[in-house]
Amino acid sequence: MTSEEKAPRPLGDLERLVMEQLWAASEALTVRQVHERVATTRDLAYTTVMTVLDRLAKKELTERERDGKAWRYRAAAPREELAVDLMRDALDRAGDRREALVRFVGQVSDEEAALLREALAKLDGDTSGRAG
Amino acid sequence: MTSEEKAPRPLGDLERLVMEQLWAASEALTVRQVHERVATTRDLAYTTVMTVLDRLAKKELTERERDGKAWRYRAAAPREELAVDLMRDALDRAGDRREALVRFVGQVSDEEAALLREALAKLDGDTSGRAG
DNA sequence: GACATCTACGACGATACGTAGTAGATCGTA
DNA sequence: TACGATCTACTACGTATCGTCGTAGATGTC
Repeated sequence: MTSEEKAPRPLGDLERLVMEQLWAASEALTVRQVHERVATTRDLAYTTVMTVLDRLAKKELTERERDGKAWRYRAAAPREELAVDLMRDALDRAGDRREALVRFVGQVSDEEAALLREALAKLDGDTSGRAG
Repeated sequence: MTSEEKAPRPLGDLERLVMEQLWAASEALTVRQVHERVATTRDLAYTTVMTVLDRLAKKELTERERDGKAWRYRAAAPREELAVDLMRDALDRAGDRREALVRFVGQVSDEEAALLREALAKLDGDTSGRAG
């Protein structure tokens, strides 16, 4: 049995839009604040935003703290971390990891290849723990 | 507007199980053949397998060709390609690609890091076209 | 106390997916 | 030729997720 973890469902469109507000904000936002920002693009009811935020919290993609009678939401993890989780998950489901990585590297842009080399270079001398 | 392609939905569990049979097979398989293989693990109706195969074909994850009155299905792309598509998609949705790649590289196992280096090395001297 | 603001909870439609039944074409064979 | 096996096509139903809100009720402000 090859590790059968639960695949992280990709976000729906509205969920993503809401998460983007949180990621873009430097502070935790109230439902109203998120609604205001989202409203510049889409005409949504206040409660719709509230529901989405609530569902995201249940999925532990956001965290919330009380602020008076309102909640303030913040992203539970940076956007890039969520992306990496999805990348890992995809890689884990690939049959041949070597093959997958070769394909991946073969598809990235020159710029991304450079970033990868850079990141790999950083690993040298960096002896912090990594999974084996 | 950052390129808003349709996110490739991850496969459902049964869909994945079926795809695995196709990926594992050297030849295109009939519904019956897939059913036989899957039946060693799960008790499913023949038509269930047929439906799944049909849906996968509509999603263009499988291709089919006539063989007498039956269809033969084969995976439209190798397993690793599907994985890479998902990785690309995840990376594209990351805010800061550099940050995402750094995190990604920081999370892979030593073995995977080695594979990445290897794959990147192959890019040198390989002047085949890549996206910019 | 009247009004604004928030949350909690429920709801409904759409879509994806797991799961399967039935009808009807086709093919081999007694 | 009529029979049974095999296949596809089409339909269907239950559950889960997500987009989208509405209503009820608590609380805070003048």
